[in-house]
Amino acid sequence: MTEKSPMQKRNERIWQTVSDIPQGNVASYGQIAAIAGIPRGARQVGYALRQLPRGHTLPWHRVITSSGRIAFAAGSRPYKEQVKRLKMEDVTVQGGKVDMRKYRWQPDLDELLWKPSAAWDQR
DNA sequence: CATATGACGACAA
DNA sequence: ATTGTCGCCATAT
Repeated sequence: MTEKSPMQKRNERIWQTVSDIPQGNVASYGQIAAIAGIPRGARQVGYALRQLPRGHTLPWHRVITSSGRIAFAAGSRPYKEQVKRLKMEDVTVQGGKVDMRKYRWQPDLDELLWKPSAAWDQR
């Protein structure tokens, strides 16, 4: 079988984690990286999202910077799209920022273990 | 191999 | 609250 490159598997773990973010919540790039088992991999999360295949249904809009800011340049196309999608699920965005204290995803241990994305460790 | 570039993050002023 | 710097790490050139 064609072996998946480590980078491919990494992206898949990231995508899986992002798909676990509940509607109405947001997570930081670093948070996703940490949960996906990639310490200091915030930038890799951004890279992985940039590589999304066409036609995907991943909730990419729920990923923002640790300070609650939309990562895209204010006013840009993708920026507006993200704000639109967030408001769509009742996440307030003001001044290009989201209140992390209010919307930050806080998965409990049970959820982290239960999700198939937690099956990374098993070789 | 040397640099430059990011959908980042932490921290000092 | 803002802004600049530096650290990080996979890719691109």
